[in-house]
Order: sequence, then structure tokens, then C-alpha cells
Amino acid sequence: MYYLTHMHPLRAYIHRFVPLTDAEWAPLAAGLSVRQLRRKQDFVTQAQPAPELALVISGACRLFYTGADGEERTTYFFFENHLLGSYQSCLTGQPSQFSIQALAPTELVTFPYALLRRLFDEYPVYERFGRLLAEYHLLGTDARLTELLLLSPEQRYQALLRSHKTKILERVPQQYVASYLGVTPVSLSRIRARLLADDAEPM
Amino acid sequence: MYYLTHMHPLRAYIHRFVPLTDAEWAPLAAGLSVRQLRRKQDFVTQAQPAPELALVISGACRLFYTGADGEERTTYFFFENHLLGSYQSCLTGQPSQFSIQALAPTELVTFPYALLRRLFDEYPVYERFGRLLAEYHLLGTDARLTELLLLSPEQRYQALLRSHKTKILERVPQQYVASYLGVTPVSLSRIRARLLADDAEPM
DNA sequence: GAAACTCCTTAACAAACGCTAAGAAATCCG
DNA sequence: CGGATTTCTTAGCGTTTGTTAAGGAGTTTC
Repeated sequence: MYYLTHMHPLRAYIHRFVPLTDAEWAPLAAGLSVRQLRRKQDFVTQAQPAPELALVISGACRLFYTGADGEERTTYFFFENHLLGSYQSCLTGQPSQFSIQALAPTELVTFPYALLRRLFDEYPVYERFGRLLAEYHLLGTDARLTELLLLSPEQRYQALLRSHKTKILERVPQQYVASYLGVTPVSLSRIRARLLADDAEPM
Repeated sequence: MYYLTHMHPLRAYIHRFVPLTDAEWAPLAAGLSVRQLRRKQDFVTQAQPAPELALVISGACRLFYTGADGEERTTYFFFENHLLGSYQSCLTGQPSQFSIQALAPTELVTFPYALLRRLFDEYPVYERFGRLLAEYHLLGTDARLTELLLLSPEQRYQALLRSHKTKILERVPQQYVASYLGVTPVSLSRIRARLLADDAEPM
């Protein structure tokens, strides 16, 4: 048994939800691959099947939709120790509706979703991990949805400033952050200018 | 074993995800209560604990947040055969961040979340149900989030018109639908007027 | 049947946003 | 280091939204 600090990053990720014995970890470990992405390289490509999940070891990625006009809208970011993939494509086998692309050189550990599905059947601990993982992401997505419905663009930017997601502001080009907040890059730039002005001269 | 049409509504709901034997259904059935709500009566009240889940037997409910200024923002609706409750409050034991209120006379079957948690531990089939339920809702919430980020208010209204959620338009006052779409009631009324005008005179 | 209530529409004005374009600043990469 | 690329800001204009207010249509209630 590894110490926490010596655990495989994916095992440590799972460990935040459920403990795994060596015997339970082994079959997943046997199915892992390491993958390096260059900046702007896709892990998932829109309109193509995406049967694999991945854990970010280092680097950063964005999830984005490409419209009929070729315009890209970024809706999510992934950093170290984030799990990523097209859950919909994994479940249904259909082509992914979005792309996931590296924002900077990125190292991933990947595995086929089919392997995880087999582990759901064979090990109750993986089934529980699957439930807790889905519940955790559901709470996060619900919170994000609520923020979009309840707050103005300016309030959403301020909420992001105050949140613990500072990695987004530090490591992601502002145009993508704008998409994430549901506004255009030009509009986010104006919001920032407005807040700076109000800050310097609050009355 | 009941025929599908004679099944208890909650058992039929679960059956869409996993099959339950009589022995597996019995402990949940033993913990159920029936509850009637009058129009405008709460099932969940904001700032109060909400340790119960419920299945709608008949009627309709809305989920809404009350702001500091007393203003209400509706973000979700529930009709027959929808499961409702404050998942966050159930999981954390904290007070609910929103209210759930009947839009019309409503009949519910309720049960404590603590009972479901016990079933997760004792019956693998419930654990799987829990995973599939969370995954299903995650896909739905993700789709809704994406729609908010990618479409304009007018496009979102048109998407709702074309969707299979016609119950919302048929049975929910328009002011609440506006909230659900992320706009004010006045703005939704204008959007509708615009679409009607364009419809009559497409050029 | 009249009063009370709920709900939808319309109008007018101010504020915010989307779009296009141009220039400046920062970053990347050979 | 230095050219090329990417990114951010600012400006002007048209459109949409939020806000407030008023009126009317439809329901409920007594």
C-alpha cells in the first residue's frame, strides 16, 4: 500500500471518494496510458466518438463548442487532478458534441470508459465511486447553472474573483473566461474597466 | 410481482433504471408517506433543512430562490413522475438554498433521504440506481447549462417550444417560465410578440 | 354578480450587451 | 533576441434587456 503522497495520481483522485485496496486498484492500473498534448492539440474532437476518460497530471485544457459559423464557445476548464472526457459520448457511444483541447503542454493519464463500466459490475467500491463522482459533479453543475440564472454578467465575474477557482483567472486567456461567464470577450473587458473605475473612485 | 401498470409509482420510477425484486422494494415501501400540497404550499422551504425526497404523483411544483430583496427566481419545474427535493440539503444536512412549492394542488409520495442512504449500503441494486440517477440528472443539467451559455434568450424560448417539455408551457404561468429561461417576464412577453410578428410577416 | 386577485401585455427610458474594427500590449517560438 | 502570433482594450453604433408603470384580460372568491 502506497502512502498518499506516493499514490498514483488517479488512485489518489479516487481515494478522495472511496478507499481502494491494491487488488481493486490493479485492474484499473493495468488499463492506463500516458498521453502528452501539445498546446492547441485535441483530446476530444467535436463530432467524433470519445470513448476515453483522462486525468490531468499537469497542464490545462478547455472544453468548447464550435458553432455552425465556426465560432468557438468555451464552457469549462480542467487543471491538475481534474477528470475530463465526454461523459455523454462514453455513455451513448455517439460522437462528442464538443472538443477538449490543451491550453498549454499537458500530460494526461487515460483509460477507456468501457473498463470503468466493467469495474462498476465487478467491484461494488467502483460502483460507489461512480455514484459519488456523479453526485459531486451534479452539485457543481447545479451551482453553476444557478449562478447563470441568478447573477448578472458583472456579478458572475465578481463571484469568480472571490471564488477558489483562481486558476481560471491566472492561467486562462481572458477571451475564454468570457465564454465561461456567458459574455463576449469585448463585454468582459468593459466589465473589468467598469469595476476598476468604480474601485479607484467608489463615490 | 406487479405488472408494470400496477406497480407503485415510485417502484415504476426506479424500474426505469434498475429492476427491483419484491424483497428489495419492501424496505423502501415501508418508509413511504403520502402528502398533499395545496396551491402555493411549500414542500421545501428556503433556509430550512430538507431531509426528504418525494415523487410527484399528480400536480406540479416549482423550485425557486428568494433573493435578499424578496424577489423570487424560478429555476426548475416538476410534474407527474418527477423526483424532487434538495439534494444538497440531503447530502450535507445544511438548510436548503431554495424552496419547492406547489403550483397547483399536488400529491406526493415522500421518504427520508437517510433511508435511501441505508439502502445504498445494503443493496447493490440501490447503489447502482443512485449512480444511474445522478448520471441521468448530470446529463440533463449539463445540457441546460450549455443551452444557457450558447443560445440567446430568444433562441432558448424557441428551443423550449420545439422541445418535449411542453408541459412547462402548458401548465406553468409565463412569469415563471421567464425565470427558467433566464429573462424577466416583460422581456419574455416582448420576445413572444417579436416572434409572432415575424411569423405572420416573415419578410 | 361584484370585488379581489393573478397574470399578461405594452410603453418609455436608461443601461448593458453584441458586433465590427483598429490599435496596443503581451506572449510565443524559432 | 526579434518577428509572428495571440491577446486585450477601446470606440461607435444598433439591438436587446431591465426597470417602472399602467391597463386589460381572465380567475377566483365571497
